[in-house]
Amino acid sequence: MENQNISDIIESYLKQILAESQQVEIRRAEIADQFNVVPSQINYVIKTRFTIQDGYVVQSKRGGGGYIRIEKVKLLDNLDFIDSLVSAVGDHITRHDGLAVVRSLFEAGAINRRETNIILAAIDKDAVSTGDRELDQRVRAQILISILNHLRYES
Amino acid sequence: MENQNISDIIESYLKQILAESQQVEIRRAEIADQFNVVPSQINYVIKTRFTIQDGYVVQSKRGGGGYIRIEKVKLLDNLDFIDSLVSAVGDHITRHDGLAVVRSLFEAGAINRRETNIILAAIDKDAVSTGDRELDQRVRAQILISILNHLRYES
DNA sequence: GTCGTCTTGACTAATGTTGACTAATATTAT
DNA sequence: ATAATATTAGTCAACATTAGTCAAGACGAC
Repeated sequence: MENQNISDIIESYLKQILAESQQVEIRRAEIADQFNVVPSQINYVIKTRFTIQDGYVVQSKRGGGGYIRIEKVKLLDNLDFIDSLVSAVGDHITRHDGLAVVRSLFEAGAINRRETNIILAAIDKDAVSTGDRELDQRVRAQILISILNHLRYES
Repeated sequence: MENQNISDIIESYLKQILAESQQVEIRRAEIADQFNVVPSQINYVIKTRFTIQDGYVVQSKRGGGGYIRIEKVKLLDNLDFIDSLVSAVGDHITRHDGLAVVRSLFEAGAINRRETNIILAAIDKDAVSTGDRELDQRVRAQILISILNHLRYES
């Protein structure tokens, strides 16, 4: 808490705006300047913290009047929600991205807090550890897809 | 008292903070420096003295602004039951026996119907498929133990 | 001396930061 | 219209900054 890195701070700033607004539109250089970082760091923040697994869609335009727009997507409105998560998972997925998928399920109301924690335990690093990094990610994806397919039936 | 080794001293230091706070967040290198030990000794202290059996959950992050956070959790009163299931699972388990473990949890009231089905999806044959039958069973065991450990405390 | 625990450090992994270069779009000059 | 220039954002690789793993050796209780 005391020693947050600058990426976390920028993330918080943007999410604070998104808490009250459906979307946020920035000029990259302006935000970079505001937080005293190089412009490409904004791309890093967006790439690591505003993915589709997190429930965000990002659009941008270059040139004069350029912008980056981050939009929070309403997952519940989407009847293909589970399908979209299945494709987001793919055939292998990192712990970080897996966490984002489970969080999306929770925020969409598809699972409750307890269920969230159980699933996170199931895809935890130690749980899917096989001795082969690549295989770990494949197993994690399989577990998530198995659960997603189950949830498709339930609801 | 006089004969404490450095690991014990570090343990006491952290537990003293935890006596007044729900959690403690440290920078590994900082604590290592403070007690004049190599950083990996902090991992040793945590691994041997802040386990889930002791009622602690540990989270960490690497990179700039990294940290190690130790959280004190409220253990539930089903610990002996969980322990017995953990040893029943062992280091590898078949789908059939895994099913029996999950059923025990359900019948004991530790998990509800929905949670049962999520866990079954997670340890399903397809979910833990690695191409190696023996490894499948090891992964299934790891997943179950990870979940069992999460059922030890309130989250 | 043996066994279990503790200590150490080399190596690994994850995450964050920076800047040079590239690409797209808009604006201005001809 | 077209070309040149300006103004944005994107990519990528090098480097920086943290924590994790593992195995060898030291230490201590018996």
